[in-house]
Amino acid sequence: MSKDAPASRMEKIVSLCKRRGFIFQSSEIYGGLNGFWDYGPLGAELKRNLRDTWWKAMMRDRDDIVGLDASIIMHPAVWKASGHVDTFSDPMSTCKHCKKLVRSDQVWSILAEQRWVQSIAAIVNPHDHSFHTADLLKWAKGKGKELAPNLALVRNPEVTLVWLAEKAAEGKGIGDEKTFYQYLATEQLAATGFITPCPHCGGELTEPRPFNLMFRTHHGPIESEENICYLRPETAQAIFVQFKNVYDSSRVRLPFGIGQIGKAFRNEITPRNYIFRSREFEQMELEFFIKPDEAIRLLHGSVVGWQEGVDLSEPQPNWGWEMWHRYWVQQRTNYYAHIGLGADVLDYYWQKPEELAHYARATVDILFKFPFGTEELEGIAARGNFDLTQHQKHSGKPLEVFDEELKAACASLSEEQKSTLIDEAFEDRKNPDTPREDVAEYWEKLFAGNYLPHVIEPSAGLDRLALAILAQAFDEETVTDEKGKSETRTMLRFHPRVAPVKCAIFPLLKNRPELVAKAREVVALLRPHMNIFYDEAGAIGRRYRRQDEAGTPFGVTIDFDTIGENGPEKKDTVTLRHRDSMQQERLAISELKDWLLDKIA
RNA sequence: GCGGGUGUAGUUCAAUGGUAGAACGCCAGCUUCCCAAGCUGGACACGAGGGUUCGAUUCCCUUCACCCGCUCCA
Repeated sequence: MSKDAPASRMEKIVSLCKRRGFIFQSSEIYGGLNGFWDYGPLGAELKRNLRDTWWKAMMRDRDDIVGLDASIIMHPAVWKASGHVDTFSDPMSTCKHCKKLVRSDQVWSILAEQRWVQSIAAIVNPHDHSFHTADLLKWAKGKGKELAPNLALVRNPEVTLVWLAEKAAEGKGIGDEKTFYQYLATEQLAATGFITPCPHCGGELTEPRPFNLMFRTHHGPIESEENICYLRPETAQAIFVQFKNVYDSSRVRLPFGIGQIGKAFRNEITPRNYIFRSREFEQMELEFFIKPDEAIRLLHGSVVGWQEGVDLSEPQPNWGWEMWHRYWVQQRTNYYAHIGLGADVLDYYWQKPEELAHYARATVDILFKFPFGTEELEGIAARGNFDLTQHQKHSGKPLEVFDEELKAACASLSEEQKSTLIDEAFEDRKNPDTPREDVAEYWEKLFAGNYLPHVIEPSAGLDRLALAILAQAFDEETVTDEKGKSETRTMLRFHPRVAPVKCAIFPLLKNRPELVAKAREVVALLRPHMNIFYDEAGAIGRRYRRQDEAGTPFGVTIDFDTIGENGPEKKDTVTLRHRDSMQQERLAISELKDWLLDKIA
């Protein structure tokens, strides 16, 4: 934080959040704890409102999604099956030359993407480019790449070349840089004794050190290797693990979703940007299970895929995964608009095919324009049946659903037709190593009505959403009074739906018992229906401004008109003051409740 | 984890090798007929630990937290 520069927007937000009791540092009196935050009274209300809007939009307003509230600590095997035990312990190296931190498992893909030409030259021969490089240059030229010799830090260039040649002869990876380099990244490479160069400068890297992103603990009082368990790094896995129980107990049928809101924990290397990336955070995740496209085709003869301009408002039985994926992007966009995050503050990032995680078919990030940059608010991934497949395999428990309709639809297929379908599927297989028996087995199950659902996963961060709402709501304006004195009015322009306090009630003066009594009556009238705040301290203007900072959208003032002192016609009416415009209007007390409820519904 | 920067009331800032001031905010009372008015009174700070020193908020070391970069991504 610079002392000279004026406070940035972000600094102002942080300061306001502390001043008004939205967000505090965890354990602050002990100096705080990196990566952990507490929500104060207003923050707790805000977060609760956000949580409720999600739950309502996803569960209550629909009949095809059910809820789950799973434990944070689960069987450690869950995290082996999901891949987290492996992928969440990223070995990292630091470059001794440029000091940059590099994920060891990503070095080679970074090399491939950014510097592959130079790197490959470095691998082949650091000292003598004349012999091996010539072959390599030729080889590369055949692939349309001009190689240039560069820095090298390799012990056994000869082996590399042989190995490269061997891979090349097998046809593996050729013509596809990424695949090729993924081969390079395997243990085989390590076995040949190469030193991996820094992908940024070619310098020497330190030994990889493990960075385990999962919080570890033990179940049971005795700490041993046998009872290690983890705090969940995401809520999603519980949904997959409990998929069958939910399916068998809730009378839900595909397509349907299971939603969950809950805490997750990650030992982030560097928690940053206030509550944007913390070590303990709350997720709102939906797993929406759909029939695989193959089943759709068997049932409906064809699969509807996405194309520009198609109507996504009403789900159709013959939608393929692509349509469902787009559908959820739209649903989630509608949700954000509903709580005040419109198109002007959101952005989308469609991950490129080469960026996708191994399990994902497509991923869209919904981004918000935070003061510190445009960053992810929610990821919507089409995960195929990866997760259920993994859990079925690791647990040994069948997680398939039985689709009676599909079985019936397939009953009329002749053996010949079935065989043709299998042949086609075999031709289309993604992995060339898949044997025909596996394809046939899958399809035979399909014909019998059994399959693993595929899934679309909209996964949002609640804390991030709270920060986005705060950042979007934060506003300052210059107000000039009658005497020409101008000052800054700071406010949070929350949508009434998410505002922590919906309405503040003020007696115009606190030394007039009639005003105070009437104000308390109005409080009693409204309190059962919404979160309200009563304030009688100080001048009325001050009280308005206080509520501006708390983001309270409406203020109600009980004045002398209200108590009938200025004649009967205005009796039992109040001043209703709008936070955003500072405009006032006159409203009867009897109308107040419904007027407010309408605004926050 | 590495590199750079920063730590004084709630906030924004002062000052000082002899234990700290202000403004705004906050609390109480008075006052006040609609936008941080006024009067009176009040509470609240040197991030933590160690060292040097007669004496440390000030100098040194360590640590913690925050900000920026590497990294990560709900």
